[in-house]
Amino acid sequence: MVTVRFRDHSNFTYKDLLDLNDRDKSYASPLSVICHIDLNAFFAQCEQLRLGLAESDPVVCVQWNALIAVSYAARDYGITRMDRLEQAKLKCPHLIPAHTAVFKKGEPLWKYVDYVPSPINHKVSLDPYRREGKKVLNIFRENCDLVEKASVDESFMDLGRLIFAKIIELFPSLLDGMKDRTDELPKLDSIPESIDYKGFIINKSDELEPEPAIIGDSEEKNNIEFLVEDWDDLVTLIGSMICFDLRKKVEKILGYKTSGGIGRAKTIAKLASGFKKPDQQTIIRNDAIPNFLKHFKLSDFWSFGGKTGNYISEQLGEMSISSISKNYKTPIELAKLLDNNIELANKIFKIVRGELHDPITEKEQIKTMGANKNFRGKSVCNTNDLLPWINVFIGELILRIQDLDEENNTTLRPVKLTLGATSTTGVRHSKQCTISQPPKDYNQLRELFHTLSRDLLRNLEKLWGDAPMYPIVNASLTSSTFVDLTSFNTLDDLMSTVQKRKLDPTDVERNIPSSPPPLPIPKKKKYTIDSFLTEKKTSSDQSSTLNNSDENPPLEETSSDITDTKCPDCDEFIPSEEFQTHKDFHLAMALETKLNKEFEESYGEKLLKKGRSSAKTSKKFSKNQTKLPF
DNA sequence: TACTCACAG
DNA sequence: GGCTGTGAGTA
Repeated sequence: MVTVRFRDHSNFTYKDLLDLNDRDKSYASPLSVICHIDLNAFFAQCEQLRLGLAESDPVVCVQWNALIAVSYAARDYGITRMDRLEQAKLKCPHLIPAHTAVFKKGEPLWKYVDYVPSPINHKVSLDPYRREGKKVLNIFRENCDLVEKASVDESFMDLGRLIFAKIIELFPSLLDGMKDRTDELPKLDSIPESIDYKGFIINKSDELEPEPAIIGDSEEKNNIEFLVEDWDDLVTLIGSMICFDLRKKVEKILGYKTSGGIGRAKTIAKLASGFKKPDQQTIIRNDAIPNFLKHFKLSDFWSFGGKTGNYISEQLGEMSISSISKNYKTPIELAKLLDNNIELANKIFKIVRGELHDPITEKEQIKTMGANKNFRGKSVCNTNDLLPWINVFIGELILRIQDLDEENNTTLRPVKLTLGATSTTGVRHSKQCTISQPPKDYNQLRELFHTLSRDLLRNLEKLWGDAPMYPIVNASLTSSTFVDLTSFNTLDDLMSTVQKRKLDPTDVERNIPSSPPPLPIPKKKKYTIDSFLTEKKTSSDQSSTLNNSDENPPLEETSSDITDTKCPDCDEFIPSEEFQTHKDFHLAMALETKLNKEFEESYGEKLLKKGRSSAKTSKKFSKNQTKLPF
């Protein structure tokens, strides 16, 4: 399958090879190999595995009546993401629609519900998919020292060090012959039989018709020979083996099917991974890049899908990739047609030649974390309608911050909080404030978010002036500028480092929780079924509001007598004597959700005998200094 | 710093 | 289409 027929003189030097072993240089080496791995119909796969279904079951992931992911089994019935649920059911009567997890209005925790949720009093939670995506990412990080998460379901990897290690293992004496780094790499007569490519090769002059996807078609190669004429072919070949290995690890440990792309640059790898789906990978040899690219449009490249892409094709006229690279010999020629935007011209010039060699960068730190919801009709037409949703937002943010901490073993806290809303008239405003002393304690943070967001809301409402703000069609709460409190022991530490700016005195005052109220939802504690039952029994026995609140929290109707206390979790006004009972209800809810989650997780693990639990990658990534094999 | 826009998946 | 995220641009 692999034919070795080396040129007399290699186009590459020892330096090119050695650079692969350097995280900062490998992407720029002419021998660099990047792979891109994409989880196919990810949300649908998550639901399929969560529900213990087979790959052949026609699962779709549903949000209200829309399909947000269609499994490949469902695609066989002609179902696409454009279909509404009803249309999809007509196409496939035994369709399995799985709705996303949801937050109920006023509640701070998401869960999977056993009824069809309505957008009027629910908010979709994509948290389960983020968590699964993170597990996949961790597998990549454990096996590759340079991973760039491109989105929840796709990553780029720089395979330089892995390939370098493999080459040294195969040819231990390779570097002995080196006198100077600029020396030409030696000729190879043969390579060990154990080395064989994985995936579909794109060659110099193939007809490239991606064959239709076949479920269960896991044949991972087209039966053609891989011609190794120089070192770039060999590194690509080894890259395909590594990419395959990474993908199979994900499948074995977590159960997810992926597609992969292997190529010299990110743009090439990305287009390659989309070429054959699902559960396939595509190899782009360097000499095949022009042939591969001619089947794409400029708008197929990342960042050219929208307005800039339109602008470019307006200026240049609709043109294929190959004709752009043929017609314009220099970036200057291109820039002339692009309002002298030389930067853009340069980028296009490189992209059409497959020569845009951007580095793989680890997204060091989260920048923003937001929660938002679109409202239908006039379901939110005053402050009281909005408050329960803000509580949902807060609950969601706190949960995610908690996850973030557990995941990275850090204490990341946002220093900014932004509340935004769009009114029916299409006018959008937002208001943000600074959190000068973000507490480590989640309950205190929750309380702080409550006070701050209410302040923000008051200020936000003013921004509309005389124009009516309500009803609104969207609201969002975003936290940003995360700082790691782990290293700060005192407030002074934090203040001196984070807040060099002058502080608004009212800000400072606001940010100290007036009286940190002990919230009933406890933090990390092991719950037993017994304690769960006891808690729940107590609350249901005593609380008359429990049954009401379960499906339809009587939020607005509740009287707001001054003697009543507003529950910070759901904004209901609760008579003081009932307050503790009411709190217990929330506690029970929290426990129930937690238990559901734990059950689901361990159940899922059992389903996949190979042990999904091993993805609980406790191994910590030391931020920027991964140990290299050499 | 506060806010908007464009883009992606 | 609904939802979440990032980065650039603008006063």
